[in-house]
Formats: sequence, structure tokens, C-alpha cells
Amino acid sequence: MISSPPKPAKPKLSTRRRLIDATARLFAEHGYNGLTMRSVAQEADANLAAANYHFGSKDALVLEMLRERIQPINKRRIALLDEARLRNGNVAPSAHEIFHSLIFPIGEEIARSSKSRWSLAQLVARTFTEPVCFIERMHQKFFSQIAKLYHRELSLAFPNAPSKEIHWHLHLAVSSMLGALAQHRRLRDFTDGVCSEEEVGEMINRLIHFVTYGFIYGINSSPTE
Amino acid sequence: MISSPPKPAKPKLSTRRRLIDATARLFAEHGYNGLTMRSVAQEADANLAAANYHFGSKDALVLEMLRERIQPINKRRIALLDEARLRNGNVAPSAHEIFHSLIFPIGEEIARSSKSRWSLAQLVARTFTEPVCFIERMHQKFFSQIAKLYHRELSLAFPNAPSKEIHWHLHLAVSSMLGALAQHRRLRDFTDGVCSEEEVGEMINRLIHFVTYGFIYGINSSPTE
DNA sequence: TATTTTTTCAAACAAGCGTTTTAATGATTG
DNA sequence: CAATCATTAAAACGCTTGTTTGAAAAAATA
Repeated sequence: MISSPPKPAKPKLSTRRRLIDATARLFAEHGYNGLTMRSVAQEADANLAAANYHFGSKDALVLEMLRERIQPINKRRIALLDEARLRNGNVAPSAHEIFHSLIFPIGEEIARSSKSRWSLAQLVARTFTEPVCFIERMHQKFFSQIAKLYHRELSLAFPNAPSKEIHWHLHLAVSSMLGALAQHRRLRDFTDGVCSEEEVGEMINRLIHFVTYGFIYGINSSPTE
Repeated sequence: MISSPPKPAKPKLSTRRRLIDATARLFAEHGYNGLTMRSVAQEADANLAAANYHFGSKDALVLEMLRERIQPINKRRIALLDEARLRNGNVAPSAHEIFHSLIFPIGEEIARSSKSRWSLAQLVARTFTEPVCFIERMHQKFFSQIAKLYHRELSLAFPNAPSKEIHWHLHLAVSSMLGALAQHRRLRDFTDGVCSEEEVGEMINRLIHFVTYGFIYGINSSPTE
């Protein structure tokens, strides 16, 4: 009457897919040490040995999950930067456009995954907090080149600012972004119930402005004091 | 000839003291799950059972360590706020004074503990990242009242700003502070070796300005997108 | 349909976990 | 000195961890 006969309305994704998604949820919630192969198997409704069969080890499983989540965001960042450059007639994007391209894609991704909205926020934040060695190396691989790209872009937007000051304030901007994402789920508690975690879009918009102003006015008054 | 006879130049702190300090180091580096009673005992040069004897459980040990580290910082914050209020003749402190009082004490504490400088930075950051329930409750106890204090203070400094916007931007400011502290040890990597983790004072100063500007200009352009 | 390959499953492995226990030590007090 | 206390020490307790194993099931290929 409702569901089609061949498949019971729930196609049930592949075991591999379910394992990765479960890993993302559990890694975001409990971190690397708190994530256990048994919890992954249970969350993914799979056998304990399945994860080791498909990925070889816990490390490889988490690494693959991170790669899958991070790469599209970085691609979107570069796309937004290119858009802005094109829109301005190949002139350097403004600070606001630059930080928009840096922060907005994460907001998009958080909003896209309607289930447990702030899961990705937690995940990204964890990536920067977890001290595990292979994650640090992975960071080096995934974020060092895009960090250089943004430094280059900001140098064009602020031709009079010393390179070191751009480094300093880009670091502060990225740190603010990660901190805001990491703290987002505590928003309600922290604001005494006034602000809600549901308003992801509001948060991202305010964050972009906050970071942009901090950067612009911070870099123009940096050597003094 | 050099050392006084009664004590062998190294007084060797009490077991309790060594256990707490070791807990701080290991908790900062590995988080709650990564911290093991065995590693604490080894780091503190104490017996495995000593921690359970002195504190009762792993939870109680970590809680006591956190309390000992956090309370003096919050007291210093309130003292700096009172100083500023007094200096201005009981007039509300400025945004810069407010955020100075919020952020500077952590910088002081980080600089004071010369050994492994960014240990406290990591520790404070972990406190906000770790999802363990008892830490969340502890946060509620230690930071909810001081958050209300800062909201009140900022309401006086920005009498025309809606309360909700102050909540939003105070949240962003605190998140930025924590993010910057958490990311501080990655400063060198992130800035391609240009900025060094040794310059804690520079970092704190720039952070205070960054956050102050982000708050001031963010809150004055908040409802309009 | 028969055969090969891929995937699942339950069980077991050694290692590490927080905690408890019991005995031995050290210091303090009578 | 004797006795009471606080502290340390080593060993063991269940329990959970990541990983491996070998057989069963399913899917794919011929």
C-alpha cells in the first residue's frame, strides 16, 4: 500500500557507510579515546570485527572518516574564494569575503546534516583538541596548505600589514572559529537559555562579523601597545 | 658544602601535591579518558594505590585538580574588574577593561608556571572540550555565575545593546579566548614557524584586542545583516 | 547450478583499565 | 620504649580495550 514490495522502505546503507557515520557521531561525542570499536559496531548495527575487516584498524577507520568530512569543506572554501575574486574582477577579496569563505562552508555543512545538528561542529573542534599524533599529522596534511592560501589572500587585502601580524591575526581568527564551533552546544547553558543551538545560521553570521572586525581593527593597531 | 644537612636540596613535595600536579599535566595532554591512574602514579613517582587513597577515585582527583587551578583565576578576574571600577570612580568599566580582566589572568597564570608553559592553556581548553558529565556540572558551578557577572558588566558598558546580543557576543568572546588558548601550542605549525609559542604575552595582548574589537563592532552591527 | 570470492559472525586473545585488599612501613604520641 | 595513627607498597579483582581467528553465510562469477 505504501512501501514498494522489493525493498522494505529502508534500503539499509552498506556496512562500510554505516561504520563511517557511526564513527563520526561517536568520535564527535567522545573523542578518540572514548570511541571504542564495540560502540562503533553497536551504533552501526554491525559486527565487532566488521570495522577491522573493512578498514584494518581503529586509526585507519577514524582517518578515513575525517578525510571524508573535511575535504568537501575545504573545496567549498576555495570555490567561494574564487567566486569572490571573479565577482570583484580579479581584485583581491575583502576581509569579510575571505572570512566568509573560511567559515560559511562549515555552517552549510552543519545545517545540511539535519540529524544531530552540532555533530560536525563538535567533530571539527575535536580534531583540533585531540592530541593524538596521527591526527596532528593529518591536520598538517589537510590544513597547512589552505592556511598558506588564506595568508596569501589576506596579504593581498592588507598590503601594508606585516606578514607576521597577518599570521598572528589569522591564527586568532581560526582559533575563534574553532572555539565558537566547539562551544556551540553549550550556547544555551552559557547564555542562561537566551540563545538556542538551533540558530546555527545566526551564529555563523555573527561569528563571521566578529572575526572580521577583530582582524581588521586588531591588525591596524597591532605594533602599538 | 652547598646543601643544608637536614634536607637533600630537593625537599620533595608531598605525595598529594605531586599527584595533583601530575594529574594536571596528564589531563592537559591526554584528556580525561587518556589519563590513567597508572600514568599519574608513574609521573608523580608514587604508588598506584596512592591516588585512590588520597582522593578516593579518579573523578575526585581530577575534580580537585581543576578546582585548585580554576578558582584563583576567577578571583583575579573579579579583582581586576573591581580595580577598573574603582579607577573610573565607580563608573562601568570599558569593553577593553572588561575583556582584559577576563583574559589577562589566564595569561598571568600561564606565564607564572614556567615549566611547560602552555600546560594550563591546554588544560583550560580541555575543560571545555571534554564531554564528561561531571566536568560539565563543574563548569556550571564554576563558570555560570561569573558568566552572569560579565553579562551584567557588559550591559552597563553597552546600555543600548539588547540583552540577547550581549549574550551572543559574550559567548563569541569567551569561545575565541578558549579557542586561542587551545590552539596556542599549534601556533608555530600554523604560522609556518613565524610566530612562537614562547610569546605568551604578545598572544594575550593581541587576543584581548581582537576580542574587544570583535565585540564592540559586532554588537553595533548585529541586527542588520 | 557449481565454484569462487566477499562479507558476516561469534568466540577468544593478550593487554590495560579503575579499584580493592592486605601487609608492611613510617611518623607521632603516650 | 610502646602504641596508635597515617601512609606506602605489591598483588590481585573484575572489566573493557583493539585485534585476530576460523567457520558460516551471502554474493558474485562461471
